[in-house]
Amino acid sequence: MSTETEPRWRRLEPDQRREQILDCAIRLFGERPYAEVSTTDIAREAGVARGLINHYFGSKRGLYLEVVRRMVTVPVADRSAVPDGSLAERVEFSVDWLLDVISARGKTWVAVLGTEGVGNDPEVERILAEADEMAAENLVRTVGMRDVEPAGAELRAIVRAFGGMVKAAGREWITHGTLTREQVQLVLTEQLTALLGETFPHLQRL
Amino acid sequence: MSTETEPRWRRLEPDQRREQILDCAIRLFGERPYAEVSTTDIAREAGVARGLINHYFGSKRGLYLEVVRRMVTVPVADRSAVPDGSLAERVEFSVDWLLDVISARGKTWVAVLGTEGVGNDPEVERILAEADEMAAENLVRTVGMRDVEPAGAELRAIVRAFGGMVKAAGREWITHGTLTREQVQLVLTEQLTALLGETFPHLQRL
DNA sequence: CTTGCTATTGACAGAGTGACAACAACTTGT
DNA sequence: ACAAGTTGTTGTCACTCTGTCAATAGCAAG
Repeated sequence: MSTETEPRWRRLEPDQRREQILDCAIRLFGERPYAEVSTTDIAREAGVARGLINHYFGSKRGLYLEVVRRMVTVPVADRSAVPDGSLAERVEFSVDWLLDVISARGKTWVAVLGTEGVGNDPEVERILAEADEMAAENLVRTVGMRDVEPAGAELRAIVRAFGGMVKAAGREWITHGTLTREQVQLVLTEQLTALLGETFPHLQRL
Repeated sequence: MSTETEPRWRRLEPDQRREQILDCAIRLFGERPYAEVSTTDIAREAGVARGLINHYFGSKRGLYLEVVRRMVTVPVADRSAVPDGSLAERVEFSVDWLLDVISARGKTWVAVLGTEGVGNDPEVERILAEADEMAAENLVRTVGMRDVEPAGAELRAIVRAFGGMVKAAGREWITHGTLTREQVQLVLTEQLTALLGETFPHLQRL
């Protein structure tokens, strides 16, 4: 008789299992709203016992926060290819790179950041705020305006505000198809150029 | 002995009861995220039996959608006071009016629209999209550019994108306090002026 | 006071979540 | 090769929350 000791389940490294569950959670949370996704669904999707989710993430909410954190984290720009030209040129490059990032994440990004729900959630708020801050900081550096130290706070603030338009424009492009990439590129480039080149100096005199 | 026939509960008109429950729901959903608010909480807040919520709104989700719809609906601008001056003047007026609206709703507005959660929710998406569309349409008319019919779709699209910056800037102002109203006013005015006066014509040639 | 309408309640069944002790896959030492 | 230890994983239990529905009670009309 065969001594096939086929194990009923495989024992993975904690990090691997964590990633696997996280992947499934990202997929499901991207498809329907929070309350419509049960931990049972996620567990089934991952081929795992439901309790394991609590073991790794504490609670459903904990898992959700991890998903949010993972999704909103924007990769850091590779500044080695940034041109040394005028402000307009560097802005154009930065915007192009931003659109590449959005394009790469595509539907997932939109599915995730597209919906603004109702409900004050301090923790989610915090994660989002940090991501926006990093993105803004990153953009400012890429454009090469890091030297304007004294008014750095205000600069980053208006860049974060600009980030709101980036998201909205991205949605128009990706989900609604009401604007082409070229159009979004043009709009964001001109707007950011005006913002940094014209409006920002005006702001400092206020 | 007192024949006080003190009624245990009052019988209200359906519309009144609906409003009352909706008010409480708005308050609670504004304080904590969806999953943290139970229908029991809402019922207790309204001094009402839990089942009544289902009677009026069908489900917890139904009530939530009503709350969202109520909160994101922006009042229509009173165009009787719009100046007839240059584009810049009309834009300035419109932005000022927008900031008045934001200021009036203040914390509630921010608490409600501030958090962008994760989770694709078609119904919420639809409500938000409609609200954005109305706001954009309203803004376009107030600024007096309703005559550019042929490219109306693109115009509204970029104005909606601009709406993203309005929200983000409003958050910087109201919640984070990183920008003053005057600064927000300046930024949005210049950006919108450039968007409508410069970028939009460029866009049409694309 | 009685009757009828219906807004409102209270209880019940089903589903989902978190905690925890027992189990089994894998590793290490002999 | 085997035994013992480690710990990733499971399955169950108690609790909370939601939606349904028949029964109740406030209120107006006759």
